[in-house]
Amino acid sequence: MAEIDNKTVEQEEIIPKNFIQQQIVDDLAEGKNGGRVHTRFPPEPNGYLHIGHAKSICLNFGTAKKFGGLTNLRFDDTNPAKEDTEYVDSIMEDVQWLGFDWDDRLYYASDYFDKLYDFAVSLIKKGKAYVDFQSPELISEQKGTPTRPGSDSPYRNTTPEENLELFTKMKDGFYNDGDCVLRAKVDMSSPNMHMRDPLMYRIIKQPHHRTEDKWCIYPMYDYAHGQCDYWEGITHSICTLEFEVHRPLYDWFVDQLKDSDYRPRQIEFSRLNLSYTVMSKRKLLQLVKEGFVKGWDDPRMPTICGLRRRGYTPESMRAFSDMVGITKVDGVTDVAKLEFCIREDLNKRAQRVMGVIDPLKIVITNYPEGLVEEIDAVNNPEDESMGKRKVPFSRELYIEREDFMENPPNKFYRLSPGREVRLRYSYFIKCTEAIKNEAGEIVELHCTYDPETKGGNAPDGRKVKATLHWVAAAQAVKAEVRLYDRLFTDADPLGNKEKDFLELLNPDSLKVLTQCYIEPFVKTAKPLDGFQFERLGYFNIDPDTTTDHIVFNRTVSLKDGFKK
RNA sequence: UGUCCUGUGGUGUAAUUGGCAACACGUCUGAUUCUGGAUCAGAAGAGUUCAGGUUCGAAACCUGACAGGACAACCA
Repeated sequence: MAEIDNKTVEQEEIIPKNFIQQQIVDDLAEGKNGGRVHTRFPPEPNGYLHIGHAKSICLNFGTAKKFGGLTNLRFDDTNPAKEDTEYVDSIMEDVQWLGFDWDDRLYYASDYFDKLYDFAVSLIKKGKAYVDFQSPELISEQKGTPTRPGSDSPYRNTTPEENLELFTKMKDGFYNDGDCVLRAKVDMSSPNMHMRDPLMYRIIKQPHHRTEDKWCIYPMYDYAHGQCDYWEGITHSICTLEFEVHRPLYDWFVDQLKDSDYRPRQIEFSRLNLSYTVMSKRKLLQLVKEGFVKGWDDPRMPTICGLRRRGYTPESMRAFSDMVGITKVDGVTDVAKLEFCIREDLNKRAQRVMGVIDPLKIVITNYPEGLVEEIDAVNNPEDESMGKRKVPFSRELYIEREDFMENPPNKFYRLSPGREVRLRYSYFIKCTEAIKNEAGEIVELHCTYDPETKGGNAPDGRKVKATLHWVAAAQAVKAEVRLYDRLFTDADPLGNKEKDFLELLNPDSLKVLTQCYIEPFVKTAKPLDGFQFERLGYFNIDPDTTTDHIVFNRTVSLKDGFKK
């Protein structure tokens, strides 16, 4: 094992936040691993990271940091048939964006291909591994089932000398894909399927994204992972629950390898499930490949890049990770928690702006034609230091169509005929007439304003029940706004026994509005800049934006207290 | 008819290791407000899957059920 110089920490001062940290505290108390804590985040570069990975990243980097330890980034690239540098790049970008740093500790499982090969040779020499020429079907048949023990392969007792020769030929490309594999000799009658002479190496004659054509045999996950942990000096190898049954095998290989008291320890926790979405890389890949979404970074996707494009901040995602906690219980977390986290974060930080996404034109009939006033508006009521800006006001404005009702029900206290409301930061207005087209649809409102209410308050002290957002028709910036809703109509799309998850896709998950008007302030905004559109929600600039076409994504709506 | 893991308000977690089940999200009131946002105050909602047992005392320990999940890829 390499010398690692991370510092030890007094465990007394640390209060464990979950069962993993508790185990680390216990390990430290027992003096294990010389007091070191070293974790790793080990993605396979075969897809984009999603919010479940974000939870794991926060856990691994966060826990190590808490104990004064280190975290490695290690790409688990043992299968060239599935992996690609495109994914390597995106993964590094996402980890960094989330706010974590592996410093100079960037590794690949492929860094260890030579060492793994040598270790395999040593196992063969000890009679603990053999080359098996049976077909995959036969090997699978011999493995038995979880309830029925397996039986030995006829190749199980080949001599080490012969195995060595065969394995060398495997490595040298003498055989083709599927001809043979190297298996560990463990226990064909173990109740644990993974112990029934697991495969260590298989032949894949495909170039690898890093080792290119140096190898035609590649180690299996079970044969590679624990050894990589060992060589990197990992103390706590944190993974998800489905690897729980692999742990005896993980330990078996480490036992064959270790030459000191140090040993990495695998600890499993339950993966994150989020309501109204899917979190499997395979399913997400399918959504992308089959065009159900526009790409890995479609703002409806639970991928880190999708959420980033949607307007989520790293802070909000870390807060969310913290909030859901770490256990071994597998459940479904309500997306409402994620939405809470982004609202809470953006409420404190987002620049306020007024934007009308479903415009209804109003004319202030008693307001001078041609006059444009510059109205003071607060940039963020939660943060004085963000200052103020000017918003143009004139005779023709847009308000939100849903802020007017001709025949309002009891609890509706926005604009209606004869009723007075406030236009935010500017004046009180009263609706005098609703103009309709031949179809009877309201196309325009005529209103009057009270010049005495400039700034938003009446000198006579009279009150209004509602304050509406608005934009000046002539000065507003026209924009496209994309509204997102949950990707699936079912909270647990994979839990539905009758329907395939694709049938449960929400047909209204994307709504594109093209006739939106936003106050001129947003003109200079850059892609991914976020705003609160007052009374509507948080929106950010989509990278599809061009100089003459501005596109917003709705990150999340504001909580709406108005219920019909 | 195997092995392993997991069962605490609607949801996610906690209960300093055996001492009155707590917190957050969500929901619902009310106050306040130039965002029906935010903020503030409050409420409802579990007696810890069930049945036994140990104990002065059990969510926790033991036994047995029941329920859910994982494992039979030359995937990770």
